[in-house]
Amino acid sequence: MPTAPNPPGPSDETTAPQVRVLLCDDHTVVRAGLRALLASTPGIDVVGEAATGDEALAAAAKLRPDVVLMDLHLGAGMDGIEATRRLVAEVPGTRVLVLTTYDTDADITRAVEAGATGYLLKAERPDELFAAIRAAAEGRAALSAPIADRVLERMRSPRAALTDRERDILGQLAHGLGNREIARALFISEATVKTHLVRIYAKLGVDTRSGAVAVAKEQRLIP
Amino acid sequence: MPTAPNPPGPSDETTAPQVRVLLCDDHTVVRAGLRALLASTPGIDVVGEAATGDEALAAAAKLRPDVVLMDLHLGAGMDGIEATRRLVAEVPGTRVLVLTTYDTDADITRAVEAGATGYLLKAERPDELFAAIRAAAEGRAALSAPIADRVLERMRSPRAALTDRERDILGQLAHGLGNREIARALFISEATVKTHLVRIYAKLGVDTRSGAVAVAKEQRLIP
DNA sequence: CGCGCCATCGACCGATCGGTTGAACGGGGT
DNA sequence: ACCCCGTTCAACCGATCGGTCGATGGCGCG
Repeated sequence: MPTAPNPPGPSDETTAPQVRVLLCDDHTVVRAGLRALLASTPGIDVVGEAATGDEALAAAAKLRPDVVLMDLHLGAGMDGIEATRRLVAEVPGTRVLVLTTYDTDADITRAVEAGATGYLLKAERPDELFAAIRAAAEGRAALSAPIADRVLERMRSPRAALTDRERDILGQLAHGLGNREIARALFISEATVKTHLVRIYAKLGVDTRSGAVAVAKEQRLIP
Repeated sequence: MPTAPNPPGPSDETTAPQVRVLLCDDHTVVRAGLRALLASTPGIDVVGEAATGDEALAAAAKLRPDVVLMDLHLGAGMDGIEATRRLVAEVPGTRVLVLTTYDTDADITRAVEAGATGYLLKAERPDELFAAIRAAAEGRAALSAPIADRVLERMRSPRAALTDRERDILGQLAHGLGNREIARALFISEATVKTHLVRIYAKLGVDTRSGAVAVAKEQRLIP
């Protein structure tokens, strides 16, 4: 770390140099707004902008920011999830902080699975954002309160982790097939189908096939 | 077979060169049966077989058949609908003729939406199949009688014209509720719920609640 | 005023589902 | 080598669903 002539923060962490941030959002006005907001924030430096996933990858590779502020919806082309996945894979040392307007379970879990360090909503208070950026720069998880609630809820019922076979069953289920038909389609016995279904119910937090289909469609577990 | 290359015949079958057909069915015996059946049919040439959607895509890209005979249920992996969708998208000039044992409204409409040129049942008479293959090769629609009936029926009742109440029921259904719970939630009797469900099934072309949820989610009939 | 459509309810039946317990096998990881 | 996990299967039971009769009342429409 070179000598950092940063303004003396009233807080104790004078150690923090400058957090270098890359903005990624397809809306120009949003990027401009964030840039203005962060410009007046000591300790945070916006070093670049990107409007698409590809631009974000290129810019991150070149600029090596500490944190990428990533919107999930980037219009056409690569979405924020995919961009996040590739960023964490291809640009080590850079943390991705998802900043979006959507808070669906599906988006949150997919972002986390993609390797996002944090996730917060654009509706959050600015100082929440500042804190999250600093946290992300240090590799600490940064989830805003409503997001944290959902994540914890999700943790309580360890859903998601469907096995390949369970996904097969779910796929047939979404076609409205009965247990016997699913069994025949997958060349297994009806008993096995029922066994899988019970596990699927547990993982998805439901207790009926209709509920399973609904959750599966919602979380894009099924095409 | 005479390799007569006479292009413009007035109206005889001498005009038809040879219709090149690719079979796609996960059951080996079915493929063998079709191959044998079609081998003895003048004007039709089976140029390849595929047991899965992936195989069908690869084979079609290589062989460039005029018609792909596609079963809808291909066991695990990509189903016939998805395979059809990708075939019409990725292998231009090749027509997909769905040949299956199922005749549910959902399957038919999904197949047609996926771009199938025709749809007929395995229970059909062989000459129906021959005619359908030749029709498909020329790009003409080929629907066997029972299928045509259903399609017309569907056309008569234009959209999935669900009533408000039926949409209510569907919404509760998508939460995985049972009939009794739906009844309580909407302040009606269980019997009424069942009545609505029967109508919903008819309109959506399914016969199970899971199927109804799947179709409803697909067509965005419910949030 | 009929006529059709929608919504409501009741009763019945067989088929299917949801849930449980118990068991077996093979592959991966420590 | 051991154990966990995924996958497979069997048998059983009560609850629920799917399908089918039938019936009533309200509502708009020509």
